[in-house]
This record gives sequence, C-alpha cells and structure tokens, in this order.
Amino acid sequence: MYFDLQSESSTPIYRQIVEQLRRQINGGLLGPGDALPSVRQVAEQHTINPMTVSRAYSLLEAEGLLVRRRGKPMTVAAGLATESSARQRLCLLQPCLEQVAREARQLGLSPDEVVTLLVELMDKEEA
Amino acid sequence: MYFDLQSESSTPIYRQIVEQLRRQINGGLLGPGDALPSVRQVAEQHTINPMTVSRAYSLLEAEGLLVRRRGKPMTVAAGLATESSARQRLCLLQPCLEQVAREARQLGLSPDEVVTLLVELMDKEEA
DNA sequence: GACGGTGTATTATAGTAGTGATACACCCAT
DNA sequence: ATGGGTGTATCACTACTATAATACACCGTC
Repeated sequence: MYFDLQSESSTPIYRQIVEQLRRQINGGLLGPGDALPSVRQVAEQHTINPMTVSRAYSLLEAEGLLVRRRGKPMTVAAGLATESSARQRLCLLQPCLEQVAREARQLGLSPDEVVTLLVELMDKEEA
Repeated sequence: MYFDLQSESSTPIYRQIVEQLRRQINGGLLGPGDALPSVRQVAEQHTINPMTVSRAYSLLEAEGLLVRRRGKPMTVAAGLATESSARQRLCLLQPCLEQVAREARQLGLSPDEVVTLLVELMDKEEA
C-alpha cells in the first residue's frame, strides 16, 4: 500500500523504504504528524523482517524527518517546512535526471524523443 | 575518457561499465570492430582492479556485444545491426524514465517542471 | 496493574556481492 | 625464443544485507 518494494532489485530493501519515504514526505504526500504503518505491519505485508523496516525508520529519524515517541507509531516530524518549494523538490529529482541525460547522450537520443516518452509515462502513471 | 565511473555510487563498478558500454554500442558511439581500451589501461586510469574491468568485458562478450581474440584488444562485435532504430534505443532508456516518473509522482512534481529541468540538463551535457 | 500496541537493542547466522592479488595462457612482433 | 601486449582463472578477503529469536522500554486503555 505505502511502499513499492522490489526484492529482486539490487538496491537493498531498507534503502528503498528510506528513499520512498523521503520523497513522499518532501513531496507533501505525507505531512507533519502523519503516522507511519508499524514495522510489524509493513513486515508482514511484504514478508520481510521487522528489523529491516526498523532500520529504515531509524535512519530517517536520525535524519530528522521522522519522530519517534515510544509506544506510539512513528510520525512525520513537525519542524519541516510543510512542503518544500518546487525548486527544492526538483533538486531531489536532479540526480535521477542527470542519469537520464547521460544515458540519452550515450544512446544518441534527442531531447525530443526522450521527453515524449517521459511525458507519456508520467501521464500513464497518473491513472 | 571512455567511462564515467562513480565509486561512491551504490551500483557496482563493473555494472556501470557494462551499462555504459552497452549504450555506447547501441547508440552508435562505438561501432563494429572498434577496439576497447585494455583492462589494465582502464584499471589504472580509474585506480580499480583489472579484474573488475575484465568482469564487465566478459559479461558483454557472453551477451554477444563484444568479441575476444586472444592477445588482442576486445572489439565490438560485427554481427550487430550497426545502429538499432531509435525506437529500440528508446526502450533501453525506458527503465530509467520509469524511475523518474515514479520519483516525480512521489515528489508531487508536474511533468512540465520535470521536463524543463531535463531539457536543460541535456543541453548542458551537450557542451 | 495487566494487556496489547508501539519501536529497538542485542546477538548470531547465513548468504551474497564486490573487489583485490597473484599467477597463468595466449598472441604477436622483434 | 623473448618480451610486451592481450584477457582470465583462482582464491581469499571484506563488507553488506537480510533474517531470526529474544528481550526490553514505553504508552494507552480496559
């Protein structure tokens, strides 16, 4: 529900969780005070180990994005700018876009061709 | 020179080499018969182990993109369609674009904003 | 206060993946 | 044949990942 985890991926599960949460928070999909699903809940849903989820949560707490209050679910930290500016969010996407630019160049593809497909994919995802 | 390797990246070096070569070949940047830099040459240039490079080369040989002739440098295979169609090359880029779409959605970014930055990056890379 | 709900510390284990050092096999030109 | 150029097989080491089984500390509520 919350996460889109791929066990086949080479990027470790805990990191997938971290990155997805970070984006969902910065993007406003999750707001300050919102409660996260419990580690056991997530673990069962994806048949992974609770400690793996805990590891992800802990990293985000160290990062200041999450707040832990013992006995209660993890929540999104309040101190954050409720939603960062579009410019800031765009910065988070930049590394991924640089990768696209690099690959496109190596493939000899024009910006037009790339953009067309990208827009198509983004519209599809919308639905 | 040939490769743009990032040792900090979580994707292993040998795989970075594999992917970059595959794209350069499919994109026509490297043509049939072209010789690759020797494993030791690449290794020294990036201060990595020759075996790491060899591993990448071997994978591409198994894939049919490279040809090994003992004692001589690896070369790009001849059998390949010299340059695949733009549509085929676009397919190679698709996974990366899907990643962008996913992240953009989580960040709450509109296609417009994303495309603008992407084009900017691609133009810059050109120079 | 007992219970069921949070997250976590601890320890141990297993598997996997990436990298590295060395020595080898081969080709070719001298 | 010898030397310098290929790529590579082998082995070992290190780091990381994920899992597991407990046990703990805390909160809220019944």
